[in-house]
Amino acid sequence: MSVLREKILNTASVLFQTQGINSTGVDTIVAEAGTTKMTLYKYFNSKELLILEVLKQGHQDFQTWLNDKLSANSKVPSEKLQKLFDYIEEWLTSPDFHGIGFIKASAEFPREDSAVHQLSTRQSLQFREYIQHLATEANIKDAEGLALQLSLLFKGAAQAEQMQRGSDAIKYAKKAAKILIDGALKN
Amino acid sequence: MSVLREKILNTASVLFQTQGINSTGVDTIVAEAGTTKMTLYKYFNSKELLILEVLKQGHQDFQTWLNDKLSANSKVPSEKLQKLFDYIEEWLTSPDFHGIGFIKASAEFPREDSAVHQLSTRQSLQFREYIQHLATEANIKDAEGLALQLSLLFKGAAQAEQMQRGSDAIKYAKKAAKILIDGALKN
DNA sequence: GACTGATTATACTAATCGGTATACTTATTA
DNA sequence: TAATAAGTATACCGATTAGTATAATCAGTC
Repeated sequence: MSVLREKILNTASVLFQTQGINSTGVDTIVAEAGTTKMTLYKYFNSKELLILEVLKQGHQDFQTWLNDKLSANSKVPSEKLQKLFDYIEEWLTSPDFHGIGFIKASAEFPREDSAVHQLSTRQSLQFREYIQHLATEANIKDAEGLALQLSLLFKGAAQAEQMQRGSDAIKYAKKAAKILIDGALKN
Repeated sequence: MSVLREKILNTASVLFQTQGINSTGVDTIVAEAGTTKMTLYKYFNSKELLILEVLKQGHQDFQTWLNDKLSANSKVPSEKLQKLFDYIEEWLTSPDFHGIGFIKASAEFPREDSAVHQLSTRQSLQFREYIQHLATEANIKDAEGLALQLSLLFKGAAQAEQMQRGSDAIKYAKKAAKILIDGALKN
């Protein structure tokens, strides 16, 4: 893949998160990326397609990073579940964290017929299903329910961190997650 | 207060939630409200001030509604805490619910020096402090921690409902809240 | 009936937006 | 050296944006 395409993608990702998607113009992106609009529109046919690509890459980066971490450092399935929020904390508090894409995108594109909104919803669901998969492997009875609850805590923590960086939200999200997971493992 | 001013305020509130704040132009608001830009700018000196007023009214509406419900239907302090998510569910699932303002506003105005972002953060904090007040009155030891956790669940549920109306998120948020509250009441 | 204040109607500005057209400059390669 | 492809530079388009100026219209009140 072209190095310029990636440069544009990364630049847009940062700008979207720090300034907002709708508030970031195409001219700003190309200026920051050190290229021109002609090149941007060669790789992305429209701003909407660029947004979709940014979302896809961001979500995939997060999912593979998380999955790699969990797979490398856990032996039994239940361990993955218990360490889940440790890595979520690591991700949310990392200095180059700029927010969870699909959370902000769904706020900026509330209309359900919007392609951006639809992709956001799909990614949110996909993340929940990943947690549900972990819960199922850990032999948890109501895996769907626990996954939904952990997903809520994750969204809440990400939202809190997005509002105010360095808040205690993640710490308490971890504690709450531990209570819910331990309770579910006993049944 | 002028009836026209309120009409503009309510119209803007609905449009902001359904179409997004930045995506809603002033012309659209006045057309939908059945008035003109001259009148709008007579009551609100700028679009930013209108946004701030919409946020203020929305937050106050929610806070007073919730507080009234809790005060009217609870006898002992701990009962308020236990019924909290019942009313949150009622609010989130009501047909004229259009999202929690400060959650979406903070996503559309991510810059910390933005007045809208700052107000959103303040309102989020204020809501958390309200829950903390309930927890303190119920003699809960780590009232701050519980309030933060319940606040996370609330944000997560609101965010989920905003992504996809009629999701099961609130049901499971209630269950999670009950577990956390019951656990905190025992200590 | 004349005055007053609130509201409307309409036209306008200056800036910004996403997107395109055209011409020029590189670097690679055959 | 000629040809091809990638990228740059720049100017432009039509639409939309927030906000303003001006004149007309309406209601009620003295």
